[in-house]
Amino acid sequence: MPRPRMFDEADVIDRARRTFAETGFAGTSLDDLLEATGLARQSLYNAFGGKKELFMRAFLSDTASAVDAVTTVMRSAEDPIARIRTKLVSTAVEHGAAKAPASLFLRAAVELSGSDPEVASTVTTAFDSIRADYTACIADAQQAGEIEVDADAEALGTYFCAVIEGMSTLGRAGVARATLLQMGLTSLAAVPITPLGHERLGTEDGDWT
Amino acid sequence: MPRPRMFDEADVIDRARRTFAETGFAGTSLDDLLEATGLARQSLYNAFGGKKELFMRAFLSDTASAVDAVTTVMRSAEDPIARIRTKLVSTAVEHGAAKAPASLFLRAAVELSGSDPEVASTVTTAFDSIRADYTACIADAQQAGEIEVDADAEALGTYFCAVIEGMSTLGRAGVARATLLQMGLTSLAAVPITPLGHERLGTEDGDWT
DNA sequence: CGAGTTGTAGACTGCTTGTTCCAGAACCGT
DNA sequence: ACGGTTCTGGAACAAGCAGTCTACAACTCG
Repeated sequence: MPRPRMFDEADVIDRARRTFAETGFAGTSLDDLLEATGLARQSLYNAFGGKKELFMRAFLSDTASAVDAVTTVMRSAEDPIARIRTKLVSTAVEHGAAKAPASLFLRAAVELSGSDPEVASTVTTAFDSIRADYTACIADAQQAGEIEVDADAEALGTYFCAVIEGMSTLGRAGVARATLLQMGLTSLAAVPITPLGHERLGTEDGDWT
Repeated sequence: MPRPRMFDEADVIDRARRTFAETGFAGTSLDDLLEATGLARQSLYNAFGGKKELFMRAFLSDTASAVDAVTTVMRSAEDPIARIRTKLVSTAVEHGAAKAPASLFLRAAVELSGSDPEVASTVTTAFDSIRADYTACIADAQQAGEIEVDADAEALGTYFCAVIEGMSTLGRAGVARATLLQMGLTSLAAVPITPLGHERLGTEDGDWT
Protein backbone atom coordinates (compact mmCIF):
# COMPACT_ATOMS: atom_id res chain seq x y z
CA MET A 1 0.00 0.00 0.00
CA PRO A 2 2.60 2.58 0.87
CA ARG A 3 4.47 4.54 -1.68
CA PRO A 4 7.78 2.77 -2.36
CA ARG A 5 11.02 4.44 -1.37
CA MET A 6 13.03 6.25 -3.94
CA PHE A 7 16.32 5.21 -2.33
CA ASP A 8 18.16 2.02 -1.45
CA GLU A 9 18.74 1.81 2.28
CA ALA A 10 22.05 -0.01 2.01
CA ASP A 11 23.27 2.51 -0.52
CA VAL A 12 22.34 5.40 1.74
CA ILE A 13 24.18 3.82 4.66
CA ASP A 14 27.23 3.32 2.52
CA ARG A 15 27.26 6.92 1.37
CA ALA A 16 26.76 8.07 4.93
CA ARG A 17 29.62 5.85 5.99
CA ARG A 18 31.96 7.45 3.50
CA THR A 19 30.89 10.92 4.57
CA PHE A 20 31.29 10.23 8.27
CA ALA A 21 34.64 8.58 7.62
CA GLU A 22 35.79 11.64 5.76
CA THR A 23 34.76 14.36 8.20
CA GLY A 24 33.96 12.57 11.47
CA PHE A 25 30.75 12.59 13.46
CA ALA A 26 30.93 16.07 14.92
CA GLY A 27 32.36 17.44 11.70
CA THR A 28 29.55 16.18 9.52
CA SER A 29 26.36 18.21 9.40
CA LEU A 30 22.95 16.93 8.49
CA ASP A 31 23.07 18.99 5.32
CA ASP A 32 26.31 17.23 4.37
CA LEU A 33 24.54 13.92 4.80
CA LEU A 34 21.54 15.01 2.77
CA GLU A 35 23.77 16.12 -0.04
CA ALA A 36 25.87 12.95 0.07
CA THR A 37 22.89 10.63 0.16
CA GLY A 38 20.47 12.62 -1.97
CA LEU A 39 17.75 12.09 0.60
CA ALA A 40 15.25 14.67 1.69
CA ARG A 41 15.37 15.75 5.31
CA GLN A 42 12.24 14.05 6.42
CA SER A 43 13.05 10.87 4.53
CA LEU A 44 16.24 10.54 6.55
CA TYR A 45 14.37 11.01 9.80
CA ASN A 46 11.60 8.61 8.77
CA ALA A 47 13.97 5.91 7.67
CA PHE A 48 16.71 6.19 10.27
CA GLY A 49 15.62 8.35 13.16
CA GLY A 50 18.30 10.99 13.16
CA LYS A 51 21.96 11.78 12.71
CA LYS A 52 23.23 9.64 15.57
CA GLU A 53 21.18 6.63 14.55
CA LEU A 54 22.32 6.87 10.95
CA PHE A 55 25.88 7.14 12.16
CA MET A 56 25.53 4.01 14.27
CA ARG A 57 24.09 2.10 11.33
CA ALA A 58 27.03 3.18 9.18
CA PHE A 59 29.51 2.51 11.95
CA LEU A 60 28.19 -0.97 12.73
CA SER A 61 28.13 -1.82 9.06
CA ASP A 62 31.70 -0.67 8.58
CA THR A 63 32.87 -2.52 11.66
CA ALA A 64 31.18 -5.70 10.54
CA SER A 65 32.78 -5.59 7.13
CA ALA A 66 36.17 -4.76 8.60
CA VAL A 67 35.92 -7.80 10.85
CA ASP A 68 34.64 -9.85 7.97
CA ALA A 69 37.52 -8.86 5.76
CA VAL A 70 39.97 -10.16 8.35
CA THR A 71 38.03 -13.35 8.94
CA THR A 72 37.83 -14.07 5.23
CA VAL A 73 41.56 -13.77 4.72
CA MET A 74 42.49 -15.61 7.91
CA ARG A 75 40.37 -18.60 6.96
CA SER A 76 41.30 -18.71 3.33
CA ALA A 77 42.95 -21.70 1.73
CA GLU A 78 46.34 -20.03 1.51
CA ASP A 79 49.27 -21.00 3.64
CA PRO A 80 48.69 -19.62 7.16
CA ILE A 81 51.68 -17.31 7.13
CA ALA A 82 50.85 -16.16 3.64
CA ARG A 83 47.39 -15.17 4.88
CA ILE A 84 48.89 -12.79 7.37
CA ARG A 85 51.31 -11.43 4.82
CA THR A 86 48.40 -10.92 2.45
CA LYS A 87 46.57 -8.93 5.08
CA LEU A 88 49.61 -6.81 5.82
CA VAL A 89 50.16 -6.09 2.16
CA SER A 90 46.53 -5.28 1.46
CA THR A 91 46.42 -2.96 4.46
CA ALA A 92 49.42 -1.09 3.12
CA VAL A 93 47.88 -0.86 -0.32
CA GLU A 94 44.47 0.27 0.89
CA HIS A 95 45.59 2.84 3.42
CA GLY A 96 48.61 4.05 1.54
CA ALA A 97 46.84 5.45 -1.48
CA ALA A 98 47.14 9.17 -2.14
CA LYS A 99 43.45 9.73 -1.54
CA ALA A 100 42.72 6.58 0.39
CA PRO A 101 39.12 6.15 1.51
CA ALA A 102 39.09 6.65 5.24
CA SER A 103 38.00 3.87 7.56
CA LEU A 104 35.04 4.78 9.70
CA PHE A 105 35.99 2.08 12.14
CA LEU A 106 39.32 3.75 12.91
CA ARG A 107 37.85 7.22 13.01
CA ALA A 108 35.03 6.29 15.30
CA ALA A 109 37.41 4.40 17.56
CA VAL A 110 39.63 7.44 17.97
CA GLU A 111 36.90 10.07 17.99
CA LEU A 112 34.18 8.46 20.05
CA SER A 113 35.47 5.48 22.02
CA GLY A 114 36.25 7.73 24.92
CA SER A 115 32.81 9.25 25.17
CA ASP A 116 30.28 6.85 23.70
CA PRO A 117 29.98 3.51 25.50
CA GLU A 118 28.19 1.82 22.63
CA VAL A 119 30.93 2.74 20.20
CA ALA A 120 33.53 1.67 22.73
CA SER A 121 32.01 -1.75 23.30
CA THR A 122 31.54 -2.32 19.59
CA VAL A 123 35.18 -1.46 18.99
CA THR A 124 36.27 -3.77 21.80
CA THR A 125 34.19 -6.64 20.51
CA ALA A 126 35.48 -6.16 16.97
CA PHE A 127 39.02 -6.01 18.24
CA ASP A 128 38.63 -9.26 20.18
CA SER A 129 37.21 -10.95 17.14
CA ILE A 130 40.02 -9.78 14.88
CA ARG A 131 42.56 -10.78 17.47
CA ALA A 132 41.08 -14.24 17.70
CA ASP A 133 41.24 -14.61 13.92
CA TYR A 134 44.91 -13.73 13.84
CA THR A 135 45.62 -16.00 16.77
CA ALA A 136 43.83 -18.92 15.14
CA CYS A 137 45.79 -18.36 11.97
CA ILE A 138 49.07 -18.44 13.87
CA ALA A 139 47.96 -21.62 15.60
CA ASP A 140 47.19 -23.09 12.18
CA ALA A 141 50.68 -22.25 11.08
CA GLN A 142 52.08 -23.95 14.16
CA GLN A 143 50.13 -27.10 13.45
CA ALA A 144 51.33 -27.00 9.87
CA GLY A 145 54.87 -26.80 11.18
CA GLU A 146 55.53 -23.39 9.69
CA ILE A 147 55.91 -21.59 13.01
CA GLU A 148 57.80 -22.82 16.06
CA VAL A 149 55.37 -24.61 18.36
CA ASP A 150 56.64 -22.89 21.48
CA ALA A 151 55.71 -19.44 20.13
CA ASP A 152 52.92 -17.61 21.94
CA ALA A 153 50.16 -17.59 19.32
CA GLU A 154 47.94 -15.19 21.22
CA ALA A 155 50.74 -12.71 21.80
CA LEU A 156 51.51 -12.76 18.10
CA GLY A 157 47.82 -12.33 17.29
CA THR A 158 47.45 -9.23 19.41
CA TYR A 159 50.75 -8.00 18.07
CA PHE A 160 49.52 -8.08 14.50
CA CYS A 161 46.46 -6.12 15.54
CA ALA A 162 48.75 -3.36 16.73
CA VAL A 163 50.86 -3.44 13.59
CA ILE A 164 47.90 -3.27 11.27
CA GLU A 165 46.15 -0.59 13.29
CA GLY A 166 49.37 1.38 13.33
CA MET A 167 49.66 1.08 9.58
CA SER A 168 46.08 2.30 9.13
CA THR A 169 46.61 5.25 11.42
CA LEU A 170 49.82 6.29 9.76
CA GLY A 171 48.30 5.84 6.33
CA ARG A 172 45.52 8.19 7.35
CA ALA A 173 48.16 10.58 8.60
CA GLY A 174 49.75 10.70 5.18
CA VAL A 175 52.50 8.08 5.23
CA ALA A 176 53.30 6.70 1.79
CA ARG A 177 52.31 3.27 0.58
CA ALA A 178 55.85 2.03 0.19
CA THR A 179 56.63 2.97 3.78
CA LEU A 180 53.56 1.17 5.04
CA LEU A 181 54.51 -1.88 3.05
CA GLN A 182 57.96 -1.84 4.58
CA MET A 183 56.42 -1.73 8.03
CA GLY A 184 54.16 -4.66 7.28
CA LEU A 185 56.86 -6.85 5.85
CA THR A 186 59.27 -5.99 8.63
CA SER A 187 56.69 -6.96 11.22
CA LEU A 188 56.72 -10.51 9.90
CA ALA A 189 60.22 -10.90 11.26
CA ALA A 190 58.77 -11.13 14.76
CA VAL A 191 57.32 -14.50 13.86
CA PRO A 192 59.61 -17.47 14.57
CA ILE A 193 59.23 -19.21 11.24
CA THR A 194 60.55 -22.76 10.95
CA PRO A 195 62.80 -23.92 8.10
CA LEU A 196 59.74 -25.61 6.61
CA GLY A 197 57.84 -22.32 6.79
CA HIS A 198 60.59 -20.45 4.99
CA GLU A 199 60.70 -23.09 2.33
CA ARG A 200 56.95 -22.93 1.75
CA LEU A 201 56.85 -19.15 1.64
CA GLY A 202 59.54 -18.90 -0.98
CA THR A 203 61.04 -15.54 -1.86
CA GLU A 204 58.73 -12.72 -1.23
CA ASP A 205 57.38 -9.36 -2.33
CA GLY A 206 56.49 -8.32 -5.81
CA ASP A 207 56.43 -4.73 -6.98
CA TRP A 208 54.03 -2.65 -4.89
CA THR A 209 54.64 0.88 -5.96
CA MET B 1 51.99 50.18 30.99
CA PRO B 2 49.35 47.71 30.01
CA ARG B 3 47.35 45.77 32.48
CA PRO B 4 49.06 42.43 33.04
CA ARG B 5 47.33 39.25 32.06
CA MET B 6 45.57 37.22 34.67
CA PHE B 7 46.49 33.95 32.98
CA ASP B 8 49.61 32.10 31.99
CA GLU B 9 49.71 31.59 28.27
CA ALA B 10 51.47 28.23 28.44
CA ASP B 11 48.99 27.02 31.01
CA VAL B 12 46.06 28.03 28.83
CA ILE B 13 47.54 26.21 25.86
CA ASP B 14 48.04 23.11 27.94
CA ARG B 15 44.47 23.13 29.17
CA ALA B 16 43.24 23.71 25.66
CA ARG B 17 45.38 20.84 24.50
CA ARG B 18 43.77 18.48 26.99
CA THR B 19 40.31 19.64 26.03
CA PHE B 20 40.91 19.28 22.30
CA ALA B 21 42.51 15.90 22.84
CA GLU B 22 39.47 14.76 24.77
CA THR B 23 36.74 15.89 22.41
CA GLY B 24 38.46 16.72 19.11
CA PHE B 25 38.45 19.94 17.17
CA ALA B 26 34.93 19.88 15.82
CA GLY B 27 33.60 18.40 19.04
CA THR B 28 34.96 21.15 21.24
CA SER B 29 32.99 24.37 21.48
CA LEU B 30 34.34 27.72 22.42
CA ASP B 31 32.37 27.56 25.65
CA ASP B 32 34.10 24.29 26.48
CA LEU B 33 37.43 26.02 26.00
CA LEU B 34 36.43 28.99 28.10
CA GLU B 35 35.37 26.72 30.90
CA ALA B 36 38.50 24.60 30.66
CA THR B 37 40.88 27.54 30.55
CA GLY B 38 38.98 29.95 32.78
CA LEU B 39 39.48 32.71 30.24
CA ALA B 40 36.91 35.27 29.27
CA ARG B 41 35.73 35.27 25.72
CA GLN B 42 37.47 38.40 24.60
CA SER B 43 40.68 37.47 26.35
CA LEU B 44 40.92 34.33 24.29
CA TYR B 45 40.39 36.24 21.09
CA ASN B 46 42.85 38.93 22.08
CA ALA B 47 45.55 36.51 23.08
CA PHE B 48 45.18 33.81 20.43
CA GLY B 49 42.96 35.01 17.63
CA GLY B 50 40.29 32.37 17.64
CA LYS B 51 39.44 28.72 18.05
CA LYS B 52 41.45 27.48 15.11
CA GLU B 53 44.54 29.42 16.10
CA LEU B 54 44.38 28.23 19.68
CA PHE B 55 44.01 24.70 18.41
CA MET B 56 47.08 25.02 16.26
CA ARG B 57 49.09 26.37 19.16
CA ALA B 58 48.03 23.43 21.28
CA PHE B 59 48.58 20.98 18.47
CA LEU B 60 52.06 22.24 17.63
CA SER B 61 53.00 22.20 21.27
CA ASP B 62 51.78 18.65 21.74
CA THR B 63 53.53 17.50 18.60
CA ALA B 64 56.78 19.08 19.69
CA SER B 65 56.70 17.42 23.06
CA ALA B 66 55.76 14.06 21.56
CA VAL B 67 58.76 14.29 19.26
CA ASP B 68 60.90 15.46 22.11
CA ALA B 69 59.87 12.55 24.31
CA VAL B 70 61.05 10.12 21.65
CA THR B 71 64.28 11.98 21.04
CA THR B 72 65.07 12.09 24.73
CA VAL B 73 64.68 8.37 25.20
CA MET B 74 66.43 7.44 21.96
CA ARG B 75 69.49 9.46 22.88
CA SER B 76 69.64 8.48 26.50
CA ALA B 77 72.63 6.70 27.98
CA GLU B 78 70.86 3.35 28.21
CA ASP B 79 71.70 0.42 26.00
CA PRO B 80 70.28 1.14 22.52
CA ILE B 81 67.91 -1.80 22.55
CA ALA B 82 66.83 -1.00 26.07
CA ARG B 83 65.90 2.52 24.91
CA ILE B 84 63.45 1.11 22.43
CA ARG B 85 62.09 -1.31 24.96
CA THR B 86 61.68 1.56 27.39
CA LYS B 87 59.71 3.52 24.82
CA LEU B 88 57.50 0.51 24.08
CA VAL B 89 56.81 -0.08 27.74
CA SER B 90 56.11 3.56 28.52
CA THR B 91 53.75 3.80 25.56
CA ALA B 92 51.84 0.82 26.89
CA VAL B 93 51.71 2.29 30.35
CA GLU B 94 50.63 5.76 29.23
CA HIS B 95 48.01 4.76 26.72
CA GLY B 96 46.73 1.75 28.57
CA ALA B 97 45.45 3.49 31.66
CA ALA B 98 41.75 3.30 32.39
CA LYS B 99 41.31 7.01 31.90
CA ALA B 100 44.42 7.66 29.89
CA PRO B 101 44.96 11.26 28.83
CA ALA B 102 44.37 11.36 25.10
CA SER B 103 47.13 12.43 22.74
CA LEU B 104 46.22 15.46 20.67
CA PHE B 105 48.84 14.49 18.15
CA LEU B 106 47.09 11.21 17.37
CA ARG B 107 43.64 12.78 17.37
CA ALA B 108 44.59 15.62 15.10
CA ALA B 109 46.38 13.23 12.75
CA VAL B 110 43.27 11.09 12.38
CA GLU B 111 40.71 13.89 12.46
CA LEU B 112 42.35 16.61 10.41
CA SER B 113 45.26 15.29 8.35
CA GLY B 114 42.91 14.61 5.50
CA SER B 115 41.47 18.09 5.35
CA ASP B 116 43.98 20.52 6.81
CA PRO B 117 47.29 20.78 4.93
CA GLU B 118 49.08 22.49 7.80
CA VAL B 119 48.15 19.72 10.21
CA ALA B 120 49.09 17.14 7.61
CA SER B 121 52.53 18.57 6.99
CA THR B 122 53.21 18.95 10.70
CA VAL B 123 52.28 15.33 11.26
CA THR B 124 54.47 14.23 8.39
CA THR B 125 57.44 16.21 9.65
CA ALA B 126 57.02 14.87 13.18
CA PHE B 127 56.73 11.36 11.86
CA ASP B 128 59.94 11.69 9.86
CA SER B 129 61.73 13.01 12.90
CA ILE B 130 60.54 10.19 15.11
CA ARG B 131 61.42 7.68 12.48
CA ALA B 132 64.91 9.08 12.21
CA ASP B 133 65.35 8.82 15.98
CA TYR B 134 64.38 5.18 16.02
CA THR B 135 66.58 4.46 13.04
CA ALA B 136 69.57 6.15 14.64
CA CYS B 137 69.02 4.15 17.78
CA ILE B 138 68.97 0.91 15.83
CA ALA B 139 72.15 1.96 14.07
CA ASP B 140 73.70 2.63 17.47
CA ALA B 141 72.79 -0.87 18.53
CA GLN B 142 74.38 -2.25 15.41
CA GLN B 143 77.60 -0.40 16.09
CA ALA B 144 77.52 -1.68 19.66
CA GLY B 145 77.20 -5.18 18.30
CA GLU B 146 73.80 -5.76 19.83
CA ILE B 147 71.93 -6.04 16.54
CA GLU B 148 73.08 -7.90 13.44
CA VAL B 149 74.89 -5.50 11.16
CA ASP B 150 73.08 -6.66 8.03
CA ALA B 151 69.70 -5.68 9.45
CA ASP B 152 67.90 -2.79 7.72
CA ALA B 153 68.01 -0.07 10.37
CA GLU B 154 65.63 2.26 8.56
CA ALA B 155 63.07 -0.48 7.98
CA LEU B 156 63.16 -1.31 11.67
CA GLY B 157 62.84 2.37 12.54
CA THR B 158 59.71 2.87 10.49
CA TYR B 159 58.42 -0.42 11.79
CA PHE B 160 58.59 0.74 15.40
CA CYS B 161 56.71 3.87 14.42
CA ALA B 162 53.87 1.68 13.25
CA VAL B 163 53.94 -0.50 16.35
CA ILE B 164 53.89 2.42 18.73
CA GLU B 165 51.23 4.29 16.79
CA GLY B 166 49.17 1.13 16.73
CA MET B 167 49.52 0.76 20.48
CA SER B 168 48.42 4.35 21.00
CA THR B 169 45.41 3.95 18.76
CA LEU B 170 44.32 0.72 20.37
CA GLY B 171 44.87 2.17 23.82
CA ARG B 172 42.59 5.02 22.90
CA ALA B 173 40.10 2.46 21.63
CA GLY B 174 40.00 0.81 25.03
CA VAL B 175 42.54 -2.00 24.88
CA ALA B 176 43.98 -2.89 28.29
CA ARG B 177 47.44 -2.00 29.44
CA ALA B 178 48.59 -5.59 29.76
CA THR B 179 47.56 -6.28 26.19
CA LEU B 180 49.42 -3.24 24.94
CA LEU B 181 52.48 -4.31 26.84
CA GLN B 182 52.30 -7.72 25.27
CA MET B 183 52.18 -6.12 21.84
CA GLY B 184 55.17 -3.96 22.57
CA LEU B 185 57.34 -6.74 23.91
CA THR B 186 56.35 -9.07 21.11
CA SER B 187 57.35 -6.46 18.55
CA LEU B 188 60.93 -6.61 19.81
CA ALA B 189 61.18 -10.11 18.38
CA ALA B 190 61.39 -8.59 14.90
CA VAL B 191 64.82 -7.26 15.77
CA PRO B 192 67.70 -9.59 14.97
CA ILE B 193 69.52 -9.33 18.28
CA THR B 194 73.02 -10.75 18.50
CA PRO B 195 74.16 -13.09 21.29
CA LEU B 196 75.94 -10.10 22.81
CA GLY B 197 72.71 -8.10 22.71
CA HIS B 198 70.81 -10.84 24.48
CA GLU B 199 73.46 -11.06 27.11
CA ARG B 200 73.40 -7.32 27.77
CA LEU B 201 69.63 -7.12 27.90
CA GLY B 202 69.31 -9.84 30.48
CA THR B 203 65.90 -11.22 31.43
CA GLU B 204 63.13 -8.80 30.91
CA ASP B 205 59.83 -7.38 32.11
CA GLY B 206 58.89 -6.45 35.61
CA ASP B 207 55.33 -6.28 36.87
CA TRP B 208 53.29 -3.86 34.80
CA THR B 209 49.76 -4.32 35.92
C1' DC C 1 -10.80 4.18 -10.21
C1' DG C 2 -10.58 5.99 -5.65
C1' DA C 3 -9.41 5.75 -0.72
C1' DG C 4 -5.81 5.18 2.33
C1' DT C 5 -1.17 5.04 3.51
C1' DT C 6 3.48 6.37 3.07
C1' DG C 7 7.31 8.92 1.02
C1' DT C 8 8.86 13.63 -0.27
C1' DA C 9 9.83 18.61 -0.28
C1' DG C 10 10.67 22.67 1.84
C1' DA C 11 9.53 26.13 5.16
C1' DC C 12 10.08 26.68 9.96
C1' DT C 13 11.74 26.51 14.98
C1' DG C 14 14.57 26.89 18.79
C1' DC C 15 19.14 26.37 19.96
C1' DT C 16 24.16 26.49 19.64
C1' DT C 17 27.99 27.97 17.20
C1' DG C 18 32.18 31.24 16.47
C1' DT C 19 32.96 35.94 16.50
C1' DT C 20 32.57 40.99 17.48
C1' DC C 21 31.27 45.18 20.03
C1' DC C 22 31.14 48.08 23.94
C1' DA C 23 31.67 49.88 28.42
C1' DG C 24 34.15 49.50 32.57
C1' DA C 25 37.99 47.79 35.53
C1' DA C 26 42.99 47.04 36.41
C1' DC C 27 47.49 48.09 36.02
C1' DC C 28 52.03 50.76 34.96
C1' DG C 29 55.37 54.65 34.40
C1' DT C 30 55.63 59.18 35.23
C1' DA D 1 47.48 60.50 41.28
C1' DC D 2 46.68 60.39 36.70
C1' DG D 3 46.62 59.07 31.53
C1' DG D 4 47.17 55.67 28.49
C1' DT D 5 46.90 51.03 27.39
C1' DT D 6 45.38 46.60 27.94
C1' DC D 7 42.48 43.20 29.95
C1' DT D 8 37.83 41.69 31.25
C1' DG D 9 32.89 40.37 31.25
C1' DG D 10 28.58 40.39 29.28
C1' DA D 11 25.54 41.61 25.70
C1' DA D 12 24.72 41.26 20.88
C1' DC D 13 25.21 39.18 16.24
C1' DA D 14 24.68 36.37 12.16
C1' DA D 15 25.30 31.93 10.61
C1' DG D 16 24.68 27.10 11.12
C1' DC D 17 22.86 23.32 13.65
C1' DA D 18 19.54 19.13 14.53
C1' DG D 19 15.11 18.26 14.41
C1' DT D 20 9.78 19.19 13.53
C1' DC D 21 5.60 20.41 11.05
C1' DT D 22 2.60 20.74 7.15
C1' DA D 23 1.06 20.30 2.58
C1' DC D 24 1.47 17.57 -1.43
C1' DA D 25 2.70 13.67 -4.47
C1' DA D 26 3.00 8.73 -5.44
C1' DC D 27 1.90 4.30 -5.10
C1' DT D 28 -1.09 -0.13 -3.78
C1' DC D 29 -4.97 -2.59 -2.81
C1' DG D 30 -9.70 -3.31 -2.98
